[in-house]
Amino acid sequence: MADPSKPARSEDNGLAARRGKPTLRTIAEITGLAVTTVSRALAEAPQISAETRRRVREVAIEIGYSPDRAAQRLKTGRTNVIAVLLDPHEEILGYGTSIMSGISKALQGTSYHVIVMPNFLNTTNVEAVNYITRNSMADGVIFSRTEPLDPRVMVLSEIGFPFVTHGRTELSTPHAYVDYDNFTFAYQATRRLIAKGRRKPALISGPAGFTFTGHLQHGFMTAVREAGCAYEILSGIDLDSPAGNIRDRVRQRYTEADPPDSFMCGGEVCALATITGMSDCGLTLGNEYDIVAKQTSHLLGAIQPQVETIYEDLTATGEDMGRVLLQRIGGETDVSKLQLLLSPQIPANW
Amino acid sequence: MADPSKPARSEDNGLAARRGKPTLRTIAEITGLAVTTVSRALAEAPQISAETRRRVREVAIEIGYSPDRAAQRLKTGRTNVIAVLLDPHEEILGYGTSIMSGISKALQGTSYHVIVMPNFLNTTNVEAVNYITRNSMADGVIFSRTEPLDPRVMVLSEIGFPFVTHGRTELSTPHAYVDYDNFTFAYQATRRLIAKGRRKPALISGPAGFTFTGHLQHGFMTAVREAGCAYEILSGIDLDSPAGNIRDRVRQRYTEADPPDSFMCGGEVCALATITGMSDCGLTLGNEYDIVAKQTSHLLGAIQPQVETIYEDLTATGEDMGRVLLQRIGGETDVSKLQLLLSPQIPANW
DNA sequence: CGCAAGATTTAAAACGTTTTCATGATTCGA
DNA sequence: TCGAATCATGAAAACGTTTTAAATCTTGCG
Repeated sequence: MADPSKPARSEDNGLAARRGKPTLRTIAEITGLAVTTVSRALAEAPQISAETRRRVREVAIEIGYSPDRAAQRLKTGRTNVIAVLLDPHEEILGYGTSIMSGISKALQGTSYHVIVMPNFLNTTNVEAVNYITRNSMADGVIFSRTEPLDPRVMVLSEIGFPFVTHGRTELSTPHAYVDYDNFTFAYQATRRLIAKGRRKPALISGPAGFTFTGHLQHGFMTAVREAGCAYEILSGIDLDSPAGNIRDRVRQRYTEADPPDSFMCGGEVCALATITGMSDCGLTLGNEYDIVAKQTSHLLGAIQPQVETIYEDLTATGEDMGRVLLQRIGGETDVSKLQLLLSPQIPANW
Repeated sequence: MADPSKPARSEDNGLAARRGKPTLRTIAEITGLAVTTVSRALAEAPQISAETRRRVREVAIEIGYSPDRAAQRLKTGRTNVIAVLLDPHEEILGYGTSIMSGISKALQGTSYHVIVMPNFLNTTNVEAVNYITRNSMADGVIFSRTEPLDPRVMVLSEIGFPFVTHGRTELSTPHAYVDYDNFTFAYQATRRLIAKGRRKPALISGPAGFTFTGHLQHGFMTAVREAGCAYEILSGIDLDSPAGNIRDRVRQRYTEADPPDSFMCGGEVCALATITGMSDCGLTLGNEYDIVAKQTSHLLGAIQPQVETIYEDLTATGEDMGRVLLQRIGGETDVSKLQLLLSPQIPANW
């Protein structure tokens, strides 16, 4: 109980403390229990009698108690925070939105929060993970744009810090990931172009250095080799290129000899830019040429419904990543449970 | 470095503590100073001798010390965190990206971090700010989609919690904001349509309920009234509508009597959807109709350069919001320093 | 009735800071 | 030379929680 023995200074011992935010002590005073007991009761420890647990819970709700995260964090070393490394490139057309939305969904109802560490300024991406681990800013990390020998993965694996990547690596140490099967996507998309009678598909691929870029190219090449047709991987541009550059490059390509007659675009903006470049040359989609693209939002369908697409559900991806990371943090070590390869949904009428 | 002196149990008194993360005590032990002094020295307190400060700083860097944010937070009550409330609507075409990028820039070099509270699931937006303030998750909040009588603003003003809005309110209590002058934007954009000889501009406006929607409409109306021409505010759709809906609505409108001959679009996706709807009807931009739009990325220019635009620099907006919030947190109460109205850059050739 | 074995509860230490208050050195003016 | 003022440092408490170890209260059993 409070301590009325010192009447002199402001009696900030017992009840006066009840002015500010309610704390464990507030509940302890109200119920007449010890702080320890209250803490245990709220943690649903089995050693605390059911009756006491009930009463404590009741009072906690009554006075609107919520634990001080800073104190919990200090004591336990756990932050209850998930950090998402976001790259500026990932945002155009709401990549980030979808991913974040999915992660939020997975974390709902848990005590975890998302914190976004934008790589918007600064530094290599490995510095960001170092920063997070060194300052213990989070209990786990999520990031994408994974490279075959991704330094972030190496660092985090090394120290055993929980993480999930969007995309795979080629490292021998297995780790948690969620990936979209870009090989199958590219393979099927390219086959579709060929099935429509096109004889020289062009690939607008991912930026060099990322694992998924390799998968895209592999799928594309497999399809064209199978069909034995001509092909081209458009040089000088990639999915990260500004739309204007893609447009210019496509237009320019058509002034040269032996241009492609169809395009496999890894993204929606890329598809739009390609269409624009082509119509600059007086060519119309579905007529002189075709496009198949990956679709991650609903923009393309509304603007250019003639473009055929295969959908990648990034919100689901985010949700999977959140769920997997939670498992990993929870101590799951069985990698088979921590590795997800999502299959492209091929349209039924193909 | 480690300490091989105690092979038995870990005598976690002195040096053994040096195993884990370096702390103030680690530095204190190395330098022979008291923890208090080290803390003060790192805070550059003037009462600590320059020489001591130097030495402490040196050791701190040497051993890679960085303060435990949880402990600081617990002690001081300050979180060193800025919360950004993000709405899913705000993301298409990277609204969030730009804003976040700007905020990051403003916070760079400070001890502040950004945490994104997605409203992706749940609840009214006022619950999100309640959650943040109740759990003291941040020292300040940033949000947009401001309403004339925004409940978030009322709640936060009430309790004196620092915040900055993107957009103004019509509340009598002044508060920090950064806003784009949407009245002027809409006024000039509409005048431009009229100057090009159009006689019935249509406005595709913001969603009902937001302050900026009113500003857009006011600017639009002012321009058409001045010119004494016909006008229309397209019903049934707004800037939040899916692109497909906008497209459909525009096309449908053209099957009816007395259609508009030009459009004032508050966003890029909206402009693209409008163009698509119009070409569905066989009409081409710059020929049978014109569009003026607000531009916040570089997509539109690459895809449809014929659309005339006025630019809104969202990265700069984010940076301003970050800076203003920092001032507000720092105790600035002079609202004139906390309120920014950004002027649209009207193209020189208009 | 007495005591061991559970069943509950509690006291106290600890996490790493910051801060209040005090203390030991210097220096200074007279 | 003696306090007084200034300067530089330290000891200890506190923030709100979790956790270790111990204390207290019930029971059940002989």
